Amino acid sequence: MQEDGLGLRERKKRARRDALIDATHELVREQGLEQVTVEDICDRVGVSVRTFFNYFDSKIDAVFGVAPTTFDRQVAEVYATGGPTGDLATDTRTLVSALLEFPGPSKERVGVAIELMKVEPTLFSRHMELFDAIRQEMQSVIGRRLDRERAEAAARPELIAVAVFHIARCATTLWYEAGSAGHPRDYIDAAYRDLHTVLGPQPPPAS
Amino acid sequence: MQEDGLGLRERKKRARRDALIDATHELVREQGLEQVTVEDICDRVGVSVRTFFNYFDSKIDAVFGVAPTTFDRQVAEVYATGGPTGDLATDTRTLVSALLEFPGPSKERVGVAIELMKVEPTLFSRHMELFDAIRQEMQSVIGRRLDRERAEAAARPELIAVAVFHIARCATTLWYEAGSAGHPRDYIDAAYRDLHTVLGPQPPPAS
DNA sequence: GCGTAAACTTGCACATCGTGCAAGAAGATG
DNA sequence: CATCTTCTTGCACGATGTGCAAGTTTACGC
Repeated sequence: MQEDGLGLRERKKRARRDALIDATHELVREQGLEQVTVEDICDRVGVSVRTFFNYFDSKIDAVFGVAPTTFDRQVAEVYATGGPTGDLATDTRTLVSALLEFPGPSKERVGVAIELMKVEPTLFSRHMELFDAIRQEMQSVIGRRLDRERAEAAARPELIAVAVFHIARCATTLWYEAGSAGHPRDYIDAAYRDLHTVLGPQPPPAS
Repeated sequence: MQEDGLGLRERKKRARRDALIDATHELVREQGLEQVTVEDICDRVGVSVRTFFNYFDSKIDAVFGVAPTTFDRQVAEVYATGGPTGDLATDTRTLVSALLEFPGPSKERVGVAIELMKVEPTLFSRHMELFDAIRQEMQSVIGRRLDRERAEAAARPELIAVAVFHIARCATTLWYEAGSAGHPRDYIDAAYRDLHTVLGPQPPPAS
């Protein structure tokens, strides 16, 4: 056993995983996303393609450097039961924070992903794909709260979950563009303001 | 030459394309999206897999019944040059309308897609994928307008384009859930209201 | 109606991504 | 050190998607 109680195995796994992500980033930068094959990536790191898929579910997972992720169960449970404040918008904002607080890729890795997304537009929807599992969980949580509150609109859970994702994403981008100081959650207000600017005033109630 | 000036060729192409879409829908309903192969679809219609890909870029395109699409060039140009009203939020709303006005799948096909998305959650991000091309065009248009107005936020074009997409999507869902009478654009206000409910009041200006 | 050209289908080969399986190799443990 | 556990790897294969060219089906002009 060594530093942090990690055995040689675990240390090697982490290093290999990092190497695969780094190689993916280099190659995508050099050649473009569609031109880079999984085999290319593995050649550069010196592992087999079969091993690559032991680490990542897909090639795109390596681009984003994803680790299994979800969001805070406790936050979710509080939200589903009408908390923490009882105000939907305010409480939804805690979902945004929760998403941003959850351990994810490092600062550097986030920066790389953001830069790659600028030159590889298709990565945008791929990012949404990564969000699919969390979105479904989140929609379930949101649905429970809305059922409890007997809200009527069926589209709502999806819209809320999507808004959470995009606000979180926007906040992260703003944070990165501002130099990566502090934390993405510091930019949630700015993301909300951006969205309000786009939306304008609320339409009058339905007749 | 026959009805509508369409030759036998064109009529057969349309029928074949419709048949492929219908077969895709049936099979996905019966077996689930991931279980249905392109070969299954082609077997049901009686064409080769190679032909399938003459009609659709991907299997998912057949699920959504997509046709090449974009949005109104004239609307885009007006928006990019600061119009039609000069107010960003109001003008962005014309983008939503433009997206909903553009010829797309039939009413029935939209309904099928919405229903399939309920049982196949992964279709959500696939829908985003289909939006990728339009989104890039739209972001370009939005970027031109913002440059013209010297707006600072770099994330804005993407956020606006995404908001347009989701508002349009929400309006369509609300329209469908309300029985498909009228037109999805009749539900834009409702979609905006939903989003406002989620967002709550605008945060104070940055200090 | 016929000959020719254009458009389309299809078979084939192949690339790439992703998955299951099992043998062999590398750590961990007592 | 022996044994067990974990992981890598090679292999085979399925599914999606792409290029190419032969064969078939329409369209067109005479």
